[in-house]
Amino acid sequence: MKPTTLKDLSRHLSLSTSTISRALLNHKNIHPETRKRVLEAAEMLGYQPNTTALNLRYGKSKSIGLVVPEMVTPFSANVLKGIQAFLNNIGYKVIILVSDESPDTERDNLTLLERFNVDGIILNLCHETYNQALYAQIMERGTPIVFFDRIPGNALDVSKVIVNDHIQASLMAEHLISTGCKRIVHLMGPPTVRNATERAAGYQRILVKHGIFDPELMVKTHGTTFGHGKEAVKELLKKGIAFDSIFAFTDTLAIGAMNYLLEQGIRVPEEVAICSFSGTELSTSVFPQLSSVEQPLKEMGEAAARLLMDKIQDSSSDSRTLVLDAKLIYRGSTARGSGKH
Amino acid sequence: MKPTTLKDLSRHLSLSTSTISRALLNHKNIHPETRKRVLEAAEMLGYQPNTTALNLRYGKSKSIGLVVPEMVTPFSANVLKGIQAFLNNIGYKVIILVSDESPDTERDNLTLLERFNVDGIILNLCHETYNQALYAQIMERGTPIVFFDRIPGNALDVSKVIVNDHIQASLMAEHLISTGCKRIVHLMGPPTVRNATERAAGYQRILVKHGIFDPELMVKTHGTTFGHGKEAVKELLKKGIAFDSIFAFTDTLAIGAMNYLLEQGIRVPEEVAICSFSGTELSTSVFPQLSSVEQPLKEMGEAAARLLMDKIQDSSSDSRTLVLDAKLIYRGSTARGSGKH
DNA sequence: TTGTTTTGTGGGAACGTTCCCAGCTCTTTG
DNA sequence: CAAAGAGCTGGGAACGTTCCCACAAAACAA
Repeated sequence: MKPTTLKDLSRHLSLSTSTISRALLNHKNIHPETRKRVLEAAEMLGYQPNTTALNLRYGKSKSIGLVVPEMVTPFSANVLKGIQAFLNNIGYKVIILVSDESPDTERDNLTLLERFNVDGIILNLCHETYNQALYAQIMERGTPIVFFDRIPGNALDVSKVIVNDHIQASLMAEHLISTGCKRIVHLMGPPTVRNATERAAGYQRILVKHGIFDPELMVKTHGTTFGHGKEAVKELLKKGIAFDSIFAFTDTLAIGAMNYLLEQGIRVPEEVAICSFSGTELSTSVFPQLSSVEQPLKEMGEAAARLLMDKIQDSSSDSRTLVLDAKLIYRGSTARGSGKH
Repeated sequence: MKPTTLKDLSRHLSLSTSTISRALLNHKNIHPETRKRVLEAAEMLGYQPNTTALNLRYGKSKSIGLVVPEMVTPFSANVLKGIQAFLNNIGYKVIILVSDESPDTERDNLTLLERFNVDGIILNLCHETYNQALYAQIMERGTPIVFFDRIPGNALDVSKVIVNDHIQASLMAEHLISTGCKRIVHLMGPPTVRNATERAAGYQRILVKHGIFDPELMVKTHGTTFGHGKEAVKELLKKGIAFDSIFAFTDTLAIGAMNYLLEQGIRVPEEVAICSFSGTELSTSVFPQLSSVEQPLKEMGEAAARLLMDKIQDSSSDSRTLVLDAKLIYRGSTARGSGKH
């Protein structure tokens, strides 16, 4: 029942463990005949190298942590896929922890990962500055961190992978305008995450350019749940602020907003067009389906994993920032007869 | 930069590693004064025990695997939370792998976990029988497996945690009938997963009891995605089979079906009421919100983790089956004036 | 032939812990 | 007052690997 070890093979073949090891690892200086015998015996006894022993020997845990703000959306699951596609192949395990949009929980998650002795961490943060000092400490202590999606301020010299939020947000605003929208709300999400301000900036630039920017339509939310989206729109309606479309920071905000509108009997997209920034299956799970900026989530994960491995293999290697291309997908939620003709 | 080890402390305090170890673990036979000195030095030098070394010593990897069929739904994420709530506290890491509803991928995932030397596996399977032999082999080789949600046939003596599918499905059918529904479709999901047949049986029992069972309304789907739900309903409409409500095996099937109906201009719940079996945030992310049987997912995870630890600590301990209580939640998708008055 | 290189093998330290055992000193006991 | 016990400490094996080193035998060079 106990798994076979090198020593078992050693006893069984009357060879030293050194020889066995060399044969198995296909090192030089091993007689072909001996090698064959060892391989056969290993096969027969079902020998599997003990990874824990290897980890101790090499001073690695062969595991990395992934810390994400939420998991009600399949966003993180898609990123995870990319990470695993790259890391599982080379024997790395990934341990995922969810912060529930709370910087304190994020803190707990990070210290837990440190206790787990992970070789590195991939992080999508909750709050741009709150835990910045902790990130620095962890890296100081020798565990590299790579960021994606929501990244920390420039003060921290780290590798990261993002999408071009500004441009994509601009393009989405242009799209709404091209369908005839004039009063475009932006649900911008909390200003404590960089992407929120980036996307808002893109939106604002285009609206200003078209001379239809109105600060009243730029609404900050405290979070990014369905509930936050709903509350924001409820507030707008209560205040009597007119709007003909909504561009939301995330799928969840957009959907929360949309469902409240539908509940109130307001038609989408006829009366209010809606779109968002994301890239998850959620945007196609509602009716009408959401137009959105789709991010290449799997590639994002893969890139982050690659950057992390660079740091793990050579801790003094330069930090790099990867900017991936997102693409706009137009769906039912913004499909109305073009406003211009 | 290198982390402090026992040996470092030993050198620093001119004490043997044995004594240091005893002091740290608070064993008997240690002088209070020595203990204090050791603790202080450990604190000062930032000593953290090396988990890999401990794992080697104790012959464990202190990690378990979680294999789930899908992650587009927050179902698995919720279960994961329960598992982690229990396991992270006692120093266990959990590695999650997704099978994408493919038994072959599930196979790969399981063998990967075995290579990772996990101490145990928690599994929500894709297909009731396909990998049954593999499960047996893995357990034979010493890695316990605990099942939840979708469980294997009775041939396998394993611990598992489920909900009372039959009863809950019956109650949901009764609910639909009480709102006046007479032509109730059941989207039953693939018959290769036990819950599908369980829930279908509950549904059928009630409809037969009320004399409104029609085999035409019992439709098997090949999978459980949005797409499968949509296709099933499309087919029903094409065949001209009349129905006034749908009870779906999962949120995803229900939503896929609902969105197609809405797309066709059919009103929900006025013309067709819809409900499902699940317990995820997905059911409240659509409009109208879905009535559904909500499973206690976090508790499910916690229970599975507990059962797994029992097996890990004593591999000969008896297998147990836990049946948890789900509860019905009525929402907009079935809210129409009661049919009886 | 003798010296040098190549080829193959075994011994054993090292990774960072725990824990058994031996041994020392000091107190208690009959 | 010797014997027994309690309190405390150190030595070192063990967990399962890899890999450096030493060494023997064979192959090659001169």
